[in-house]
Amino acid sequence: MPELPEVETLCRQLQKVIVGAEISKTRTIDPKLGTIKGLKGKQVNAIHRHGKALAIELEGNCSLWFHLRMTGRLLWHNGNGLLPHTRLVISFSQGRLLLIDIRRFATVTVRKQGNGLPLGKDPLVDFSPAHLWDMAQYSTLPIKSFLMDQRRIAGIGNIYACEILHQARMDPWRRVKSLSLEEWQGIGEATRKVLKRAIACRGTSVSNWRDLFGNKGGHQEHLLVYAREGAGCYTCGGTIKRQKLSGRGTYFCPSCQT
DNA sequence: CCCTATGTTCCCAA
DNA sequence: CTTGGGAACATAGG
Repeated sequence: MPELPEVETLCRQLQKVIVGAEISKTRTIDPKLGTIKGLKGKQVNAIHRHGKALAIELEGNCSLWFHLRMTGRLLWHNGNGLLPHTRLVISFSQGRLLLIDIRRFATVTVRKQGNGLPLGKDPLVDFSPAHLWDMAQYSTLPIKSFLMDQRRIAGIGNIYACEILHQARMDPWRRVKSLSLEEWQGIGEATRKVLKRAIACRGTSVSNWRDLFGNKGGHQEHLLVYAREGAGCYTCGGTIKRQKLSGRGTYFCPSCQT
């Protein structure tokens, strides 16, 4: 599930733990990840995030990009032995970084610096209502699908799309072409509010999300609509519904999201 | 046992 | 170029 707030949580925690450290060994356990080599002896210069993608920047203009997809986790581990579903181990002198992934969708890529990822703007860096209004004129998509399109905006997934649209009191099926500039400004404010609150809580642990140290996040206690089907809406008292939109479970309040 | 669900994205067809 | 549907995979629950 890791969406922007969860990846940001990992990014901040990794900065404290491995920046300045040197990779002593890597071990790829799941061959599906491909070949990961040439990292031994390299020092970690920085950790970056773009949308849901996370990069460990190494010396020599080299970076290691992770995408955790559905069930990928990064865990800082001091003990020996492997936990179930461990797919990759990166060893440092003071501990080991484990990539754990039940469903094996996560990807790891070694990249030489240069061409960036084919992603839209990160909404915490730049959420320009005017630019989004402009892009929306050429799209037939419903707002929820538009927010989740990573080439347009990078980092919003199913949980936070539902939460943002409730915060903005907008119907997830509303066509983006019909949104006014003011409505885009409202979406921008709701996006920042929801994502920042989730980051402050270190993510949403509705399922198996854990942070770098194996701890649950706290944002599941603050969810407005996600996973609340049949419960009462905090905004208007209506009943939260769940319906499919482009194949994804979509939680919303039909009485106050219009 | 079978069917559906799950936080994501890629690939392909229309 | 854009969009919708199925696939990639593992596990849980009805």
